[in-house]
Amino acid sequence: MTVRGRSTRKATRVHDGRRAAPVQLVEETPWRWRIDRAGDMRVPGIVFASRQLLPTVAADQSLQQVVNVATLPGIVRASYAMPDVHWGYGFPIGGVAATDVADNGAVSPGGVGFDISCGVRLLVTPLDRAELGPRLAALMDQLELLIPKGMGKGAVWEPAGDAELRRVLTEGARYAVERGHGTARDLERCEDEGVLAGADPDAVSERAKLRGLHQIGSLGSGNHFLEVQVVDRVYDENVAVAFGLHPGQVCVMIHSGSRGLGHQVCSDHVGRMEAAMGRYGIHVPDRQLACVPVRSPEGEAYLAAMAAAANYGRANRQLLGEAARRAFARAVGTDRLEMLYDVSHNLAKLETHQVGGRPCLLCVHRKGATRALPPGHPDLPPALGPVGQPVLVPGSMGTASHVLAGDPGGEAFHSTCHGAGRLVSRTVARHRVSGSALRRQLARAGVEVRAGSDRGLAEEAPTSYKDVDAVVETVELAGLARRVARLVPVGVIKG
DNA sequence: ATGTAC
Repeated sequence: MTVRGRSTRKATRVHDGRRAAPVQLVEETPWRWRIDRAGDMRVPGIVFASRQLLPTVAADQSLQQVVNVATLPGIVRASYAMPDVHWGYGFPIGGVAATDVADNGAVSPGGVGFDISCGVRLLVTPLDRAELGPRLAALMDQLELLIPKGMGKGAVWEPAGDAELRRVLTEGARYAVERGHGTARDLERCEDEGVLAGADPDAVSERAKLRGLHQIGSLGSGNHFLEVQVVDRVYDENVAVAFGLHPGQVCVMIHSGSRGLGHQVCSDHVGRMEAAMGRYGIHVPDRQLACVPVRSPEGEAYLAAMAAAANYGRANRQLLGEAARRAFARAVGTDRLEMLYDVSHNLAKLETHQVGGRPCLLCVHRKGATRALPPGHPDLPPALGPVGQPVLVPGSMGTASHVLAGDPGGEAFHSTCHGAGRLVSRTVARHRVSGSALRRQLARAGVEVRAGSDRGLAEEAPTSYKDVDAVVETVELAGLARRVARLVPVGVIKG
């Protein structure tokens, strides 16, 4: 008997847990919708989206997933969805959910996703587009040469063995810098200064470590990319100046994650939690929401392994940024690429937030959602304190990307969107769009594309994504973050 | 996202 074509989703559809309530949306404002508590929901759902961006319940299960997440043990305030929300594993991508650690709050790998600590890094150059001139093609050639991309192996740097890999897992980007790959200033501009605390390499399986040994400093595939971009528009002059951004400036955006290692960590711990969940009396409406209390052996083990994978992802982006500097040095004669910021959009973090007027330790799941600290937050480096955290929002291939800043309003535990948000599945996109035609179209538009596969290109066609400009406009209207600058690509490296 | 199933 063949099992070809049997998707994971189908395999997990039948489940005997909590019953999901149907999705009933109440329009609160033109950019905010509420799903009232019903059935086993412990909190309401809040969806930040314009009518245009709202997923259709018929075509996309993400709003049902918002409802399902609202049943998680210990969840507080609301199950949130950002304007780029779409269907994911268990949780929607573009989902934010926080659980109260002291109230048996749960942690769920599905609330982080398979690509643990996937995120974005933006480096700014001293060059304007005009100064780069015709050297762009040579620069893209160097970037293609120095940046491993696509599925499987290939790395900028390999650890000497298990002992050194363990240091990557515990010390992240800081270890990369200690080994000479970058500067102290780079770390200052990383979320958590490049190191997520609480990592334990022993919570990471041998198999996961084996997969990670040869991928540090690699892009991967899918929506991951390295782009040479130009600042196309500034929305907030004061914040743009503080961020070191001005119109016409050349920047480098890197979008990558924890590769095979993070994927394996997620798989390992989902399996372990599925087996353990019953012992804690936890029932969920979808098996993909497997979770255990944060304060349980399985919960602590997941968070320790997740932090290790996050550190791997941070080291990965640090090495990719260094490779970009080398490419600029060779092709353009400067390696002065200064970090604006590096931030994850797939992570669960223990953070203290005000809940019901009291400070409360929460496990904040951000899956396809970016942390967005407001001005004055103590975790910001001094230079960014007055303006807030840079939020990096990559658009779909060939379209704009955005830089935002955290807003004091930000009600979703200081979180915002993470990208354009997929509209059409990879499979459907593949049948709709020709990769080679897309390649020609981008070339005609003046974008230098260095892509690994036509199939990958087809899957990432911008017509398969929402309009990122509309997504960030909604984010701003909803008071989640403020727009600072819009960047457009002139060169794309993709798996 | 991912040695696109082990």
